[in-house]
Amino acid sequence: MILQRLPKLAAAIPESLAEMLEEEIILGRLKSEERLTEEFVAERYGVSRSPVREALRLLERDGLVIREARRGIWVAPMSQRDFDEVYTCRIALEGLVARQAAESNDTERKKEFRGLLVELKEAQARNDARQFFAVDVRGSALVYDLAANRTLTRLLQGLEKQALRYRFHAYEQDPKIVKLSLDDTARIYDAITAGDGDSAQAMTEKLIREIWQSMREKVRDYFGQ
Amino acid sequence: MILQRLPKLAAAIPESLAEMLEEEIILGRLKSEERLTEEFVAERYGVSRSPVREALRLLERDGLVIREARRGIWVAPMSQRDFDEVYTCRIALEGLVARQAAESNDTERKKEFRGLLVELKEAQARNDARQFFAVDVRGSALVYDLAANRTLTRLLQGLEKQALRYRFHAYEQDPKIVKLSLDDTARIYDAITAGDGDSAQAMTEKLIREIWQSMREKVRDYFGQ
DNA sequence: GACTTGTATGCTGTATACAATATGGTGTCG
DNA sequence: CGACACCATATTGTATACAGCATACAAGTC
Repeated sequence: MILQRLPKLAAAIPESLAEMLEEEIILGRLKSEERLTEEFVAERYGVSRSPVREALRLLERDGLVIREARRGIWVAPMSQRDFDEVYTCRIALEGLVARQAAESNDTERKKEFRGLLVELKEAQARNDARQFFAVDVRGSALVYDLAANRTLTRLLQGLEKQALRYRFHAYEQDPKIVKLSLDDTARIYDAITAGDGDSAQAMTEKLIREIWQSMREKVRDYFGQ
Repeated sequence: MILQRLPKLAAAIPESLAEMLEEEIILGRLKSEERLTEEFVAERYGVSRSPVREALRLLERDGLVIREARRGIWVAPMSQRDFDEVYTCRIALEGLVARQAAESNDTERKKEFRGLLVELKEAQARNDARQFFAVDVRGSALVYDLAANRTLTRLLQGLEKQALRYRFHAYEQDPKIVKLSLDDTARIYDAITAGDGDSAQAMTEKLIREIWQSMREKVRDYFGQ
Protein backbone atom coordinates (compact mmCIF):
# COMPACT_ATOMS: atom_id res chain seq x y z
CA MET A 1 0.00 0.00 0.00
CA ILE A 2 1.38 3.34 -1.04
CA LEU A 3 1.45 5.88 1.73
CA GLN A 4 -1.20 8.46 1.26
CA ARG A 5 -1.45 10.29 4.53
CA LEU A 6 0.98 12.98 5.49
CA PRO A 7 2.85 11.57 8.46
CA LYS A 8 3.02 14.90 10.23
CA LEU A 9 -0.66 15.53 9.91
CA ALA A 10 -1.45 12.02 11.04
CA ALA A 11 0.83 12.50 14.00
CA ALA A 12 -1.24 15.15 15.69
CA ILE A 13 -4.74 15.64 14.44
CA PRO A 14 -5.91 17.57 17.50
CA GLU A 15 -3.05 20.05 17.18
CA SER A 16 -3.60 20.48 13.45
CA LEU A 17 -7.30 20.97 13.97
CA ALA A 18 -6.62 23.49 16.70
CA GLU A 19 -4.30 25.43 14.42
CA MET A 20 -6.84 25.58 11.65
CA LEU A 21 -9.62 26.63 13.97
CA GLU A 22 -7.35 29.21 15.58
CA GLU A 23 -6.73 30.79 12.23
CA GLU A 24 -10.40 30.86 11.42
CA ILE A 25 -11.18 32.53 14.72
CA ILE A 26 -8.33 35.04 14.51
CA LEU A 27 -9.22 36.00 10.96
CA GLY A 28 -12.84 36.33 11.95
CA ARG A 29 -14.19 33.65 9.65
CA LEU A 30 -15.60 32.03 12.73
CA LYS A 31 -17.45 34.84 14.42
CA SER A 32 -17.54 35.68 18.11
CA GLU A 33 -20.06 33.71 20.11
CA GLU A 34 -20.68 31.36 17.23
CA ARG A 35 -21.58 27.91 18.48
CA LEU A 36 -19.08 25.17 17.75
CA THR A 37 -20.67 21.78 18.04
CA GLU A 38 -18.29 18.88 18.07
CA GLU A 39 -20.07 17.13 15.27
CA PHE A 40 -20.00 20.20 13.05
CA VAL A 41 -16.24 20.51 13.42
CA ALA A 42 -15.76 16.77 13.04
CA GLU A 43 -17.76 16.62 9.85
CA ARG A 44 -16.15 19.72 8.42
CA TYR A 45 -12.67 18.28 8.75
CA GLY A 46 -13.58 14.68 8.16
CA VAL A 47 -12.56 13.26 11.51
CA SER A 48 -14.38 11.84 14.49
CA ARG A 49 -15.36 13.68 17.62
CA SER A 50 -12.48 12.36 19.74
CA PRO A 51 -9.70 14.50 18.25
CA VAL A 52 -12.14 17.39 17.94
CA ARG A 53 -12.79 17.35 21.66
CA GLU A 54 -9.07 17.53 22.31
CA ALA A 55 -8.60 20.32 19.81
CA LEU A 56 -11.35 22.30 21.52
CA ARG A 57 -9.62 21.78 24.88
CA LEU A 58 -6.53 23.32 23.35
CA LEU A 59 -8.49 26.31 22.07
CA GLU A 60 -10.08 26.70 25.47
CA ARG A 61 -6.62 26.78 27.03
CA ASP A 62 -5.66 29.61 24.72
CA GLY A 63 -8.80 31.56 25.46
CA LEU A 64 -10.19 31.38 21.94
CA VAL A 65 -13.32 29.48 22.89
CA ILE A 66 -15.35 29.25 26.04
CA ARG A 67 -16.98 26.15 27.33
CA GLU A 68 -19.93 25.54 29.58
CA ALA A 69 -20.25 22.07 31.01
CA ARG A 70 -22.83 19.97 29.19
CA ARG A 71 -23.98 22.97 27.21
CA GLY A 72 -21.33 23.39 24.60
CA ILE A 73 -18.60 25.54 23.21
CA TRP A 74 -18.67 28.98 21.67
CA VAL A 75 -16.10 31.18 20.02
CA ALA A 76 -14.94 33.45 22.83
CA PRO A 77 -16.63 36.85 22.81
CA MET A 78 -14.53 39.94 22.30
CA SER A 79 -14.84 42.94 24.56
CA GLN A 80 -12.83 45.85 25.84
CA ARG A 81 -12.54 44.12 29.17
CA ASP A 82 -11.08 40.99 27.62
CA PHE A 83 -8.81 43.15 25.51
CA ASP A 84 -7.57 45.01 28.60
CA GLU A 85 -6.91 41.75 30.40
CA VAL A 86 -4.88 40.32 27.57
CA TYR A 87 -2.84 43.47 27.15
CA THR A 88 -2.04 44.07 30.80
CA CYS A 89 -0.69 40.54 30.94
CA ARG A 90 1.16 40.93 27.68
CA ILE A 91 2.94 44.08 28.80
CA ALA A 92 4.42 42.25 31.73
CA LEU A 93 5.31 39.05 29.93
CA GLU A 94 6.46 40.38 26.57
CA GLY A 95 8.80 42.74 28.38
CA LEU A 96 10.22 39.85 30.33
CA VAL A 97 10.71 37.66 27.29
CA ALA A 98 12.39 40.48 25.36
CA ARG A 99 14.85 40.92 28.21
CA GLN A 100 15.63 37.24 28.37
CA ALA A 101 15.99 37.06 24.60
CA ALA A 102 18.49 39.92 24.70
CA GLU A 103 20.46 38.06 27.35
CA SER A 104 20.89 35.07 25.04
CA ASN A 105 24.20 34.77 23.26
CA ASP A 106 22.98 32.82 20.29
CA THR A 107 24.30 35.34 17.78
CA GLU A 108 23.50 33.06 14.86
CA ARG A 109 19.79 33.04 15.46
CA LYS A 110 19.73 36.71 16.28
CA LYS A 111 20.78 37.40 12.71
CA GLU A 112 17.38 36.12 11.58
CA PHE A 113 15.81 39.36 12.74
CA ARG A 114 17.25 41.15 9.70
CA GLY A 115 15.39 38.95 7.25
CA LEU A 116 12.17 39.17 9.22
CA LEU A 117 12.26 42.95 9.14
CA VAL A 118 12.60 42.89 5.37
CA GLU A 119 9.61 40.60 5.12
CA LEU A 120 7.61 42.81 7.44
CA LYS A 121 8.30 45.86 5.32
CA GLU A 122 7.34 44.01 2.16
CA ALA A 123 4.10 42.80 3.65
CA GLN A 124 3.30 46.28 4.83
CA ALA A 125 4.10 47.79 1.45
CA ARG A 126 1.67 45.36 -0.15
CA ASN A 127 -0.91 46.05 2.56
CA ASP A 128 -1.03 42.32 3.11
CA ALA A 129 -2.35 41.99 6.63
CA ARG A 130 -2.34 38.24 6.81
CA GLN A 131 1.24 38.07 5.65
CA PHE A 132 2.27 40.86 7.99
CA PHE A 133 0.85 39.09 10.98
CA ALA A 134 2.26 35.77 9.91
CA VAL A 135 5.76 37.25 9.82
CA ASP A 136 5.15 39.11 13.06
CA VAL A 137 4.23 35.86 14.74
CA ARG A 138 7.43 34.29 13.45
CA GLY A 139 9.33 37.22 14.94
CA SER A 140 7.69 36.60 18.29
CA ALA A 141 8.53 32.93 18.00
CA LEU A 142 12.17 33.83 17.44
CA VAL A 143 12.17 36.06 20.50
CA TYR A 144 10.61 33.25 22.52
CA ASP A 145 13.18 30.78 21.25
CA LEU A 146 16.03 33.06 22.18
CA ALA A 147 14.64 33.57 25.65
CA ALA A 148 14.55 29.77 25.94
CA ASN A 149 12.03 29.95 28.74
CA ARG A 150 9.48 27.26 28.05
CA THR A 151 7.12 28.35 30.79
CA LEU A 152 7.07 31.93 29.61
CA THR A 153 6.64 30.83 26.02
CA ARG A 154 3.72 28.65 26.95
CA LEU A 155 1.97 31.54 28.67
CA LEU A 156 2.67 34.00 25.89
CA GLN A 157 1.62 31.82 23.01
CA GLY A 158 -1.85 31.68 24.48
CA LEU A 159 -2.02 35.42 24.97
CA GLU A 160 -0.67 36.15 21.53
CA LYS A 161 -3.50 34.33 19.85
CA GLN A 162 -6.07 36.29 21.75
CA ALA A 163 -4.26 39.52 21.00
CA LEU A 164 -4.05 38.73 17.31
CA ARG A 165 -7.82 38.60 17.07
CA TYR A 166 -7.98 42.24 18.10
CA ARG A 167 -4.96 43.28 16.10
CA PHE A 168 -6.23 41.70 12.93
CA HIS A 169 -9.58 43.33 13.36
CA ALA A 170 -7.95 46.70 13.96
CA TYR A 171 -5.76 46.26 10.93
CA GLU A 172 -8.73 45.59 8.71
CA GLN A 173 -10.40 48.72 9.99
CA ASP A 174 -7.39 50.95 9.69
CA PRO A 175 -4.21 49.54 8.14
CA LYS A 176 -1.97 52.36 9.24
CA ILE A 177 -2.12 51.12 12.81
CA VAL A 178 0.46 48.58 11.73
CA LYS A 179 2.89 51.18 10.44
CA LEU A 180 2.90 52.63 13.90
CA SER A 181 4.60 49.58 15.25
CA LEU A 182 7.07 48.73 12.51
CA ASP A 183 9.81 51.19 13.45
CA ASP A 184 9.55 50.36 17.12
CA THR A 185 9.69 46.68 16.32
CA ALA A 186 12.90 47.27 14.41
CA ARG A 187 14.44 49.06 17.37
CA ILE A 188 13.44 46.29 19.74
CA TYR A 189 14.99 43.67 17.48
CA ASP A 190 18.15 45.78 17.43
CA ALA A 191 18.27 45.97 21.21
CA ILE A 192 17.80 42.22 21.51
CA THR A 193 20.51 41.61 18.94
CA ALA A 194 22.81 43.97 20.78
CA GLY A 195 22.15 42.17 24.04
CA ASP A 196 20.68 45.22 25.73
CA GLY A 197 18.11 43.63 28.01
CA ASP A 198 17.08 46.78 29.81
CA SER A 199 16.06 48.69 26.73
CA ALA A 200 14.62 45.63 25.00
CA GLN A 201 12.31 45.23 27.97
CA ALA A 202 11.48 48.91 28.33
CA MET A 203 10.83 49.42 24.64
CA THR A 204 8.72 46.31 24.39
CA GLU A 205 6.60 47.35 27.34
CA LYS A 206 6.23 50.80 25.87
CA LEU A 207 5.32 49.49 22.43
CA ILE A 208 2.66 47.13 23.67
CA ARG A 209 1.26 49.78 25.97
CA GLU A 210 1.01 52.16 23.01
CA ILE A 211 -0.68 49.60 20.83
CA TRP A 212 -3.05 48.92 23.69
CA GLN A 213 -3.91 52.56 24.15
CA SER A 214 -4.24 53.24 20.45
CA MET A 215 -6.69 50.40 19.99
CA ARG A 216 -8.60 50.64 23.21
CA GLU A 217 -11.27 53.09 22.26
CA LYS A 218 -12.01 51.46 18.94
CA VAL A 219 -12.30 48.10 20.66
CA ARG A 220 -14.89 49.50 23.02
CA ASP A 221 -16.80 51.16 20.22
CA TYR A 222 -16.85 48.00 18.20
CA PHE A 223 -17.16 45.23 20.77
CA GLY A 224 -18.53 47.05 23.82
CA GLN A 225 -17.22 46.90 27.33
CA MET B 1 -37.41 30.32 44.04
CA ILE B 2 -34.03 30.38 45.68
CA LEU B 3 -32.21 27.61 43.90
CA GLN B 4 -29.92 28.88 41.20
CA ARG B 5 -28.26 26.71 38.68
CA LEU B 6 -24.91 25.51 39.95
CA PRO B 7 -22.92 25.00 36.79
CA LYS B 8 -19.77 23.99 38.60
CA LEU B 9 -21.40 21.15 40.45
CA ALA B 10 -22.46 19.40 37.30
CA ALA B 11 -20.21 16.40 37.55
CA ALA B 12 -17.07 17.01 35.58
CA ILE B 13 -14.98 13.90 35.78
CA PRO B 14 -11.97 15.25 33.88
CA GLU B 15 -11.71 18.27 36.16
CA SER B 16 -12.11 16.17 39.30
CA LEU B 17 -9.53 13.70 38.10
CA ALA B 18 -7.17 16.54 37.25
CA GLU B 19 -7.58 17.96 40.74
CA MET B 20 -6.81 14.67 42.40
CA LEU B 21 -3.81 14.01 40.22
CA GLU B 22 -2.60 17.57 40.80
CA GLU B 23 -2.63 17.01 44.49
CA GLU B 24 -0.76 13.74 44.17
CA ILE B 25 1.88 15.40 42.05
CA ILE B 26 2.24 18.48 44.25
CA LEU B 27 2.49 16.41 47.40
CA GLY B 28 5.03 14.16 45.74
CA ARG B 29 3.04 10.97 45.96
CA LEU B 30 3.40 10.76 42.22
CA LYS B 31 7.10 11.19 41.70
CA SER B 32 8.84 13.24 39.05
CA GLU B 33 9.24 11.51 35.73
CA GLU B 34 6.93 8.73 36.78
CA ARG B 35 5.09 7.33 33.83
CA LEU B 36 1.36 7.91 33.75
CA THR B 37 -0.32 5.49 31.39
CA GLU B 38 -3.91 6.28 30.59
CA GLU B 39 -5.09 2.85 31.55
CA PHE B 40 -3.35 2.98 34.91
CA VAL B 41 -5.09 6.22 35.80
CA ALA B 42 -8.38 5.00 34.41
CA GLU B 43 -8.29 1.79 36.41
CA ARG B 44 -7.14 3.53 39.56
CA TYR B 45 -10.09 5.89 39.56
CA GLY B 46 -12.57 3.49 38.02
CA VAL B 47 -13.33 5.42 34.86
CA SER B 48 -12.63 4.92 31.20
CA ARG B 49 -9.76 6.39 29.24
CA SER B 50 -11.81 9.19 27.67
CA PRO B 51 -12.08 11.46 30.71
CA VAL B 52 -8.56 10.47 31.70
CA ARG B 53 -7.19 11.79 28.43
CA GLU B 54 -8.93 15.09 29.01
CA ALA B 55 -7.70 15.29 32.58
CA LEU B 56 -4.16 14.73 31.37
CA ARG B 57 -4.56 17.53 28.83
CA LEU B 58 -5.51 19.79 31.71
CA LEU B 59 -2.45 18.76 33.68
CA GLU B 60 -0.30 19.34 30.62
CA ARG B 61 -1.71 22.84 30.33
CA ASP B 62 -0.66 23.53 33.90
CA GLY B 63 2.82 22.16 33.36
CA LEU B 64 2.46 19.28 35.81
CA VAL B 65 2.96 16.56 33.22
CA ILE B 66 4.76 16.43 29.93
CA ARG B 67 3.58 14.61 26.91
CA GLU B 68 5.35 13.17 23.93
CA ALA B 69 3.18 12.29 20.99
CA ARG B 70 2.46 8.57 20.76
CA ARG B 71 4.97 7.88 23.50
CA GLY B 72 3.12 8.81 26.60
CA ILE B 73 2.89 11.09 29.56
CA TRP B 74 5.20 11.58 32.51
CA VAL B 75 5.03 13.63 35.65
CA ALA B 76 6.96 16.77 34.77
CA PRO B 77 10.56 16.70 35.97
CA MET B 78 11.70 19.25 38.51
CA SER B 79 14.87 21.23 37.99
CA GLN B 80 16.42 24.53 38.91
CA ARG B 81 15.82 25.74 35.39
CA ASP B 82 12.13 24.95 35.55
CA PHE B 83 11.99 26.53 38.98
CA ASP B 84 13.62 29.71 37.66
CA GLU B 85 11.20 29.88 34.77
CA VAL B 86 8.18 29.55 36.97
CA TYR B 87 9.40 32.15 39.44
CA THR B 88 10.46 34.78 36.92
CA CYS B 89 6.98 34.56 35.45
CA ARG B 90 5.35 34.59 38.86
CA ILE B 91 7.16 37.73 39.96
CA ALA B 92 5.72 39.62 37.04
CA LEU B 93 2.21 38.24 37.22
CA GLU B 94 1.69 38.03 40.98
CA GLY B 95 2.78 41.63 41.26
CA LEU B 96 0.27 42.61 38.64
CA VAL B 97 -2.58 40.71 40.23
CA ALA B 98 -1.82 42.14 43.67
CA ARG B 99 -2.03 45.64 42.22
CA GLN B 100 -5.31 44.95 40.49
CA ALA B 101 -6.71 43.33 43.63
CA ALA B 102 -5.80 46.42 45.62
CA GLU B 103 -7.60 48.55 43.08
CA SER B 104 -10.82 46.66 43.64
CA ASN B 105 -13.38 48.31 45.89
CA ASP B 106 -15.09 45.15 47.05
CA THR B 107 -14.54 45.92 50.72
CA GLU B 108 -16.72 43.01 51.82
CA ARG B 109 -14.52 40.36 50.30
CA LYS B 110 -11.37 42.12 51.38
CA LYS B 111 -12.41 41.45 54.95
CA GLU B 112 -11.88 37.74 54.33
CA PHE B 113 -8.14 38.28 54.51
CA ARG B 114 -8.36 38.60 58.28
CA GLY B 115 -9.78 35.14 58.74
CA LEU B 116 -7.31 33.64 56.33
CA LEU B 117 -4.39 35.08 58.26
CA VAL B 118 -5.70 33.50 61.43
CA GLU B 119 -5.94 30.15 59.71
CA LEU B 120 -2.44 30.53 58.31
CA LYS B 121 -1.03 31.18 61.76
CA GLU B 122 -2.85 28.21 63.19
CA ALA B 123 -1.61 25.91 60.49
CA GLN B 124 1.90 27.16 60.99
CA ALA B 125 1.70 26.72 64.74
CA ARG B 126 0.64 23.12 64.21
CA ASN B 127 3.38 22.63 61.60
CA ASP B 128 0.66 21.42 59.27
CA ALA B 129 2.16 21.96 55.83
CA ARG B 130 -0.76 20.65 53.86
CA GLN B 131 -3.18 22.85 55.71
CA PHE B 132 -0.89 25.85 55.43
CA PHE B 133 -0.66 25.50 51.70
CA ALA B 134 -4.37 24.87 51.36
CA VAL B 135 -5.14 28.14 53.11
CA ASP B 136 -2.42 29.92 51.18
CA VAL B 137 -3.99 28.79 47.94
CA ARG B 138 -7.35 30.11 49.13
CA GLY B 139 -5.65 33.42 49.86
CA SER B 140 -4.30 33.53 46.34
CA ALA B 141 -7.73 32.67 45.01
CA LEU B 142 -9.17 35.61 46.93
CA VAL B 143 -6.55 37.94 45.48
CA TYR B 144 -7.34 36.64 42.02
CA ASP B 145 -11.06 37.12 42.57
CA LEU B 146 -10.56 40.69 43.70
CA ALA B 147 -8.42 41.45 40.68
CA ALA B 148 -11.28 40.09 38.57
CA ASN B 149 -8.98 39.52 35.64
CA ARG B 150 -9.87 36.16 34.20
CA THR B 151 -6.97 36.03 31.82
CA LEU B 152 -4.44 36.78 34.51
CA THR B 153 -6.08 34.29 36.83
CA ARG B 154 -5.94 31.59 34.19
CA LEU B 155 -2.22 32.15 33.69
CA LEU B 156 -1.44 32.29 37.38
CA GLN B 157 -3.38 29.24 38.42
CA GLY B 158 -1.19 27.18 36.16
CA LEU B 159 1.99 28.69 37.54
CA GLU B 160 0.86 28.35 41.10
CA LYS B 161 0.53 24.61 40.83
CA GLN B 162 4.02 24.25 39.49
CA ALA B 163 5.35 26.54 42.19
CA LEU B 164 3.57 24.61 44.91
CA ARG B 165 5.50 21.47 44.02
CA TYR B 166 8.72 23.22 44.89
CA ARG B 167 7.31 25.00 47.89
CA PHE B 168 5.88 21.86 49.38
CA HIS B 169 9.12 20.05 48.89
CA ALA B 170 11.04 22.89 50.50
CA TYR B 171 8.64 22.95 53.41
CA GLU B 172 9.12 19.27 54.08
CA GLN B 173 12.86 19.76 54.10
CA ASP B 174 12.86 22.83 56.28
CA PRO B 175 9.57 24.05 57.77
CA LYS B 176 10.89 27.42 58.84
CA ILE B 177 10.99 28.57 55.25
CA VAL B 178 7.27 29.08 55.60
CA LYS B 179 7.59 31.34 58.62
CA LEU B 180 9.71 33.60 56.49
CA SER B 181 6.75 34.46 54.33
CA LEU B 182 3.94 34.78 56.87
CA ASP B 183 4.65 38.32 58.04
CA ASP B 184 5.18 39.58 54.53
CA THR B 185 1.97 37.93 53.43
CA ALA B 186 0.14 39.75 56.19
CA ARG B 187 1.56 43.09 55.06
CA ILE B 188 0.58 42.41 51.46
CA TYR B 189 -2.96 41.55 52.48
CA ASP B 190 -3.05 44.82 54.42
CA ALA B 191 -1.90 46.81 51.42
CA ILE B 192 -4.51 45.18 49.22
CA THR B 193 -7.19 45.85 51.80
CA ALA B 194 -6.07 49.47 52.06
CA GLY B 195 -6.22 49.83 48.30
CA ASP B 196 -2.54 50.64 47.97
CA GLY B 197 -1.74 49.12 44.60
CA ASP B 198 1.82 50.38 44.35
CA SER B 199 3.01 48.79 47.55
CA ALA B 200 0.91 45.67 47.10
CA GLN B 201 2.69 45.12 43.81
CA ALA B 202 6.14 46.04 45.07
CA MET B 203 5.85 43.92 48.20
CA THR B 204 4.50 40.97 46.30
CA GLU B 205 7.31 41.12 43.78
CA LYS B 206 9.81 41.42 46.57
CA LEU B 207 8.33 38.53 48.53
CA ILE B 208 8.28 36.15 45.62
CA ARG B 209 11.77 37.16 44.63
CA GLU B 210 12.96 36.44 48.17
CA ILE B 211 11.27 33.07 48.26
CA TRP B 212 12.83 32.33 44.91
CA GLN B 213 16.31 33.27 46.07
CA SER B 214 15.99 31.46 49.35
CA MET B 215 14.97 28.23 47.68
CA ARG B 216 17.10 28.38 44.58
CA GLU B 217 20.24 26.76 45.85
CA LYS B 218 18.43 23.94 47.57
CA VAL B 219 16.43 23.28 44.45
CA ARG B 220 19.63 22.91 42.46
CA ASP B 221 21.20 20.67 45.07
CA TYR B 222 18.17 18.45 45.15
CA PHE B 223 16.89 18.41 41.60
CA GLY B 224 19.92 19.50 39.58
CA GLN B 225 20.08 22.21 36.99
C1' DG C 1 -53.96 33.54 29.34
C1' DA C 2 -50.16 32.14 32.32
C1' DC C 3 -48.00 28.30 34.29
C1' DT C 4 -46.81 23.63 34.87
C1' DT C 5 -45.93 19.11 32.99
C1' DG C 6 -44.81 15.81 29.40
C1' DT C 7 -42.19 14.64 25.52
C1' DA C 8 -39.11 14.87 21.59
C1' DT C 9 -34.63 15.96 20.00
C1' DG C 10 -29.94 17.41 19.78
C1' DC C 11 -25.76 17.58 22.01
C1' DT C 12 -22.28 16.55 25.37
C1' DG C 13 -19.95 13.12 28.30
C1' DT C 14 -18.32 8.46 28.84
C1' DA C 15 -17.33 3.78 27.57
C1' DT C 16 -15.59 0.60 24.44
C1' DA C 17 -13.70 -1.27 20.21
C1' DC C 18 -10.30 -0.91 16.86
C1' DA C 19 -6.07 0.89 14.38
C1' DA C 20 -1.42 2.62 14.41
C1' DT C 21 2.93 3.06 16.47
C1' DA C 22 6.75 2.78 19.83
C1' DT C 23 9.50 -0.40 22.61
C1' DG C 24 12.01 -4.41 24.00
C1' DG C 25 13.50 -8.85 23.31
C1' DT C 26 15.07 -12.60 20.38
C1' DG C 27 17.38 -14.52 16.75
C1' DT C 28 20.25 -14.33 12.72
C1' DC C 29 24.08 -12.87 10.21
C1' DG C 30 28.41 -10.62 9.61
C1' DC D 1 30.73 -10.61 20.03
C1' DG D 2 28.17 -6.89 18.03
C1' DA D 3 24.80 -4.92 14.75
C1' DC D 4 20.66 -5.23 12.71
C1' DA D 5 16.19 -6.98 11.40
C1' DC D 6 12.06 -8.85 12.93
C1' DC D 7 8.32 -9.93 15.75
C1' DA D 8 5.48 -9.63 20.22
C1' DT D 9 3.48 -6.63 23.28
C1' DA D 10 2.08 -2.53 25.45
C1' DT D 11 0.26 1.96 24.83
C1' DT D 12 -1.37 5.78 22.46
C1' DG D 13 -4.62 7.66 18.98
C1' DT D 14 -9.14 7.48 16.65
C1' DA D 15 -13.77 5.95 15.68
C1' DT D 16 -18.12 4.64 17.21
C1' DA D 17 -21.87 3.42 20.37
C1' DC D 18 -24.58 4.66 24.01
C1' DA D 19 -26.26 7.15 28.24
C1' DG D 20 -27.88 11.31 30.24
C1' DC D 21 -28.56 16.16 30.47
C1' DA D 22 -30.35 20.58 28.29
C1' DT D 23 -33.50 22.91 25.44
C1' DA D 24 -37.68 23.71 22.94
C1' DC D 25 -42.15 22.93 22.15
C1' DA D 26 -46.77 20.87 22.80
C1' DA D 27 -50.42 19.69 25.80
C1' DG D 28 -52.89 19.98 29.82
C1' DT D 29 -54.39 22.45 34.20
C1' DC D 30 -55.76 26.29 36.99
